[in-house]
Amino acid sequence: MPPERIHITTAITYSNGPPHVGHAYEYLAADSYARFMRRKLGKKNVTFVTGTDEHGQKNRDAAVKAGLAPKAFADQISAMFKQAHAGLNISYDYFVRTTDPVHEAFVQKMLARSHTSGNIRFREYEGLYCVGCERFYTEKELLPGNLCPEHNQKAELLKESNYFLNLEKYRDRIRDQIKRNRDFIRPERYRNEALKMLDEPLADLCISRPKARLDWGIELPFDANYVTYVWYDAFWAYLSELPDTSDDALKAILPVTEHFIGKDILKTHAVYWPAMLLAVELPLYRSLNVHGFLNFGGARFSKSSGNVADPLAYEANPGPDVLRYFLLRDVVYGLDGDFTEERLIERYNADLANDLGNLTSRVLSMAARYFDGEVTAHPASNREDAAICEAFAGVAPRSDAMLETLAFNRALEVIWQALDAANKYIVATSPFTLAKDPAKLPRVAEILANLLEGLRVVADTLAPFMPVTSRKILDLLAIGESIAHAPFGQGLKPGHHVKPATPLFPRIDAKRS
RNA sequence: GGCGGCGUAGCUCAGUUGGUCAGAGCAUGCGGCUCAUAUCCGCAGUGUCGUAGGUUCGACUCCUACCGCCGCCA
Repeated sequence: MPPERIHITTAITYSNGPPHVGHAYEYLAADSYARFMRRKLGKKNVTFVTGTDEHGQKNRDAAVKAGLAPKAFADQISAMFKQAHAGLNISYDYFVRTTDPVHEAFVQKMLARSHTSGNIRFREYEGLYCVGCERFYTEKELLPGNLCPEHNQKAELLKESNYFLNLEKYRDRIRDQIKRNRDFIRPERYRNEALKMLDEPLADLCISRPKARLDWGIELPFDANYVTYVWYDAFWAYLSELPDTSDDALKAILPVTEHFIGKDILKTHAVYWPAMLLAVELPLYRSLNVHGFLNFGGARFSKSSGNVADPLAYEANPGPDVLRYFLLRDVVYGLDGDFTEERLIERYNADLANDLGNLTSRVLSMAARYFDGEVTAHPASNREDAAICEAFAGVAPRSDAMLETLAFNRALEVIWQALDAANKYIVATSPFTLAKDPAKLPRVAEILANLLEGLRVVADTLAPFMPVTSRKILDLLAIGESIAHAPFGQGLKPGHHVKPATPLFPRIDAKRS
């Protein structure tokens, strides 16, 4: 039973470089889900947060490398991501930067709360420290001879005092939550992995960094010599800039919060984040929706090999919604996917140009040619029409059911099955043949009424996945918001006028590359 | 090293609790239609369902071992 209200988040991007298709994938999945939920629960009942994670060692290092102050560098990166969100039509409500004063104040509030409730301990710590990495390693992580795997230089024994969050205290509660609730972490493979992480006792989580070592972070409210660890900082971005961050509001929003994250940050979200919440006596989130990685032509993406595509380029050409369609249709949520331009173009031609675009075109053309664009009949239900009416009527509920379980690909498949049924229906009823006999025009009108009404339902169901295209089709059908969501058969009425066809997705010549 | 996942037509993958499950889409070939973006419809395939055993009247579906790829934890 879905809640009446929902809060959706993407990971708060920690990046020292520009956005690529891998980032875009997460935004697009979360965005489609958010749009879907808005349609279902109403705009007011959905909030959607994204943003950039700007503190920490790596960001500071990248800034130094770029010859900029950390904040100036963060401004640059953050602006790039914000621009990417806009270009990809990501419908977020809040874009949180972890350097925003509101966020910083919120984090300090939570730190203070954990501290006063006795869940944060200060103690001396001795470990093997790599000066190059500026971080501690466990012996197991190091190469023989205590060599750092990154720098191949010897890690030194270093003594440092830090603040620690007791994770072990919460291990049982977190594990119980995962066990009790099948949807807490999904898909199931990640749920299993998370459970395994909680089988063994957990070491304390270090949540501070001495300013002497790293000063690019949020100062601990109870010790001015320290800043907080970047992860502790970042999680709170999911909540920090909501309009109401009172305890009551947080207690209401967390149980309806759905996080979209990549599999690389499963542990932090399945173990650390719940412990952080429990340490301030807040409830846990509703579910963690874990997606896989995107490969590029079979190879893992890497900045150095230059196979990281710029997602915004695809919005310009082949056009808006195409990257969204491809990623959501071709990748199974939770599994790794493969991105290549060849596959993108294959999908574009086969699904968007041939199926969706051409069907829209042929239906609108007939409507224009035979009836001047006027709908002159109600959707009919002759024996011949029963199957198609059923197909159209079933699109939305069947697609929605798939989306509930994050099966974006299956949801789109359902829509395309309806397109397929429509093409078969046209051949079976041959309105273009009937139209040659004036006596049969009333029947042609019925057929077209069914098809136009079907297109409307398809366009509406498609809206979360392809918002721009959906709007374009609805515009061609001259459909306003008010009747866009009506069930099949209750939208277009006789007397309604639709517009002439225009190609939505011109075919791409395969030879061009 | 421990645990887990995957290996099904050229490609991407579906295959619920073992018995029309050997399938879909794309790509390919042939035929048809003409409203439509050389689009649409129909037909045609190819597969030792990773390998070798086992359980069963019967296994892609369960068990064992092995091979290959991957992930998580060590």
